[in-house]
Amino acid sequence: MFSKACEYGIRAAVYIALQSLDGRRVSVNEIAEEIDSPIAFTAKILQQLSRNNIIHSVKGPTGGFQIAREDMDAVKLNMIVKAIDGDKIYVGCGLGLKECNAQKPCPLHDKFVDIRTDLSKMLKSTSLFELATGLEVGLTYLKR
Amino acid sequence: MFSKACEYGIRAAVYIALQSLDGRRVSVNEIAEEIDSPIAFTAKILQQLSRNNIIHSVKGPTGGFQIAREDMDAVKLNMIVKAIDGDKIYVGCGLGLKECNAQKPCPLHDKFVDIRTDLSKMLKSTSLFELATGLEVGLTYLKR
DNA sequence: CATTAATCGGACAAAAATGTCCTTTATTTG
DNA sequence: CAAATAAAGGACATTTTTGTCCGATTAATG
Repeated sequence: MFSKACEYGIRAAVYIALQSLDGRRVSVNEIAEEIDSPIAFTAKILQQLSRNNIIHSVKGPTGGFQIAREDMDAVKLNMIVKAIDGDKIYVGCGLGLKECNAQKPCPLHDKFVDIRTDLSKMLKSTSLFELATGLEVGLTYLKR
Repeated sequence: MFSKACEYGIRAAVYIALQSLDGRRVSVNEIAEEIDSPIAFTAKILQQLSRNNIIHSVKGPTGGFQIAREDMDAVKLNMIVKAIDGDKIYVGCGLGLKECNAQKPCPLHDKFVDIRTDLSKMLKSTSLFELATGLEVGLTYLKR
């Protein structure tokens, strides 16, 4: 469904949000440790998220990554997915046809559109804050 | 969503079914031409489908691939997906966690399960025959 | 102002997915 | 039985994704 990069990206963003709720800024090393991901690869992904203004980065000692409380509400999952995987999840034919649309649909078109609409709605309506608070109260987990 | 191999596999299977409805047995070359896919790669995928008894192959002159009318009803999309991509679409965490389940869910678990259940239902309930007949009456397309 | 701690960014490496080529095997047909 | 045809299968090539390494840049702190 999502690429590895995107999986790490979402997990990292949720972890950063969780720590930001406590006013903590976190380093790549800590993030990779806590979400169980490869450090250098995670760093690349965080750069992407930072360039897309999804998370905020600070260089130098005491630096790291953080997310402002308001941004946790504004940032929805679809923004993270788009920043990392592009829009291939939302666009394009389920069977790989170049020109597949309502006028000239592939055999799976309608059924596929239904599924993808649901997925799209879910990603557009799920905020980082929502995911971070689930973690905070111990309902969900990020590791293993 | 699906791998390229799986996309080609589904398209090929639907095309074989369509031709089998007319009693025609088709070669890899014709299939690849008609579904616009790389020939040799398509041949590999057809081998997989054949080994999994999803399509029937016949060697030698006048040989090729075909699907019996009864099998078009019996073969559902999920069988093709499973034969080619395995069960990674059905199993495993949306965020890539190794142990993610109702007891120890990732932050996206519930929402992800919903989407995947829908996808799974769709694949399990869609037969090759259904897709082939849509093609036959000119409602859908397999190329471009 | 030197040291240190952190991200940034580019080059490289490894693994997986996609795709090609060529030989072997089975089968039909003249 | 020989020739031709088509799938089967193995080895190899290319591309994409995943992952690593290291020097450059930025900023805090003694």
